[in-house]
Amino acid sequence: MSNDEKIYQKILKAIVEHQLPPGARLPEDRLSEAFGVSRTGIRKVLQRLALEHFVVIARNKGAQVNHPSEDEALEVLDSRILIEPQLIAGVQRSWNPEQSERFRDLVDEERQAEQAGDMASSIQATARFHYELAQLAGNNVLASFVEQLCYRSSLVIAAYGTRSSVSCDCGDHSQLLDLLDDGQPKKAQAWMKHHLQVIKASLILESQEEQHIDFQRLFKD
Amino acid sequence: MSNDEKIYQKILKAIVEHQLPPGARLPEDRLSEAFGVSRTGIRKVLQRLALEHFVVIARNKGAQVNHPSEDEALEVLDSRILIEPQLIAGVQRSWNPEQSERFRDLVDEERQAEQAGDMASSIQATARFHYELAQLAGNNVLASFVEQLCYRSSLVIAAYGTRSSVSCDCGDHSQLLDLLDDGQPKKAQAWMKHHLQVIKASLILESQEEQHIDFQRLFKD
DNA sequence: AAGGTTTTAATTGTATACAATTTTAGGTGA
DNA sequence: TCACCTAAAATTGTATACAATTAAAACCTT
Repeated sequence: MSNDEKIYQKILKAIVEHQLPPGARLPEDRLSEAFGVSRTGIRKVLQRLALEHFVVIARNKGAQVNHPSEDEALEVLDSRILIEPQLIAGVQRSWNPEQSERFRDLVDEERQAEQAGDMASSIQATARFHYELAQLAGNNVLASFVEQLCYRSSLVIAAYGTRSSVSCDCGDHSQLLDLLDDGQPKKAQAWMKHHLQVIKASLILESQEEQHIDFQRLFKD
Repeated sequence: MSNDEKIYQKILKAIVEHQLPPGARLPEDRLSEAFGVSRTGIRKVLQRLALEHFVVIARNKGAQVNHPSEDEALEVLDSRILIEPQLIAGVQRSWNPEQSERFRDLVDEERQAEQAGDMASSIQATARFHYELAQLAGNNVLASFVEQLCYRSSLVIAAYGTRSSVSCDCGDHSQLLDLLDDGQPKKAQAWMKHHLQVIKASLILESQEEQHIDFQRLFKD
């Protein structure tokens, strides 16, 4: 993996796990120190994050973690509600015992992270579950769009989520696997739609305060 | 509009209208000469185009116009088939005489461009029709995804399209407007799905040869 | 002390310089 | 002539320098 990609992944992770909360500023100097590369490389990463709506760049003012508006938050979830259930049919077609096992493992990961109280890992695992499921449908264009939406959802939850919506109610995911194992795509599709609607409904709409971040320490490893 | 944005628009236009055909190389030097800015600005634009899949950047080898694989071509159209018909319900909700008139104008533009044999303008107008329609549904996240898919479709058509698929069969678009005027969202939705399926079916799968491009001349204005 | 103005510092925007890599061209021997 | 190797040119990757802009601080003035 390229060096840029590593930096991108680390910053994205920090945002999605809201170690870098919505609204946090991302000065190029600090980041270039923290990662040991020049501003050139940092700018490249920041611009990518901006195109993917994880940060917002204002001319001559720099980047800060996007604080999604209420509209944006709802639109992200609505987009998932429109797309993901429709992918289930394709998932069912390529479903087999190995897939089932693979996804059971993912659910276990979620469950462990949740029980350990590690919200960060929990969020990541949940997003990965949805993304890898989307991949199974066989359309890479849609899958990568779903991937982006999953990560944006993590940001939305960081801004508007409740404790329960973070974990996406882990038991739920294994229910979906049961339905796929039983070969019931209609029910699986309905389940997925309902699942996402529950997450959307669990959002509450209030903002939160700023805080200081030690970039050197956050990215020390 | 920022200077970067202008450059981005111009290069994207040239790609979508396949003045820059799939596979064409985009050396940073030539572009920076042509646009009168340093390579820094050009690289920024190229990286954006790469994230949007309009160009492909290979490490130490630079950018070239993406030549979508057959799989990618089909996936782009399938994505639109999955999304765009579902937006019609929302379009119908916000439909009114002013909207109707606005879109009639767009169809006229398409028709004129087509009759003038101006394939470039025709492609642009068609993409705009679909994009602006998507915007009416009121979900900006999905609308901007549809926008990207429309432009990617233009690239797909440049690579695999027939003469007829370029124009997207202009008469068709006014049929959709008629259905919306009559308040028949179900039929309009079915029509949209069929319309996109026709475009997908019209793709033929064969490549095409390279050619020399004079960047100075192409972007002289 | 409050408000506003000027000065200073911090931050981003853009161009350029140099290193690393790839591509092309040229040449040598079989 | 062809393959192969070497040298030159072209191209991209990254860091740095300086200009432009914005944010912060200091300094009056009332």
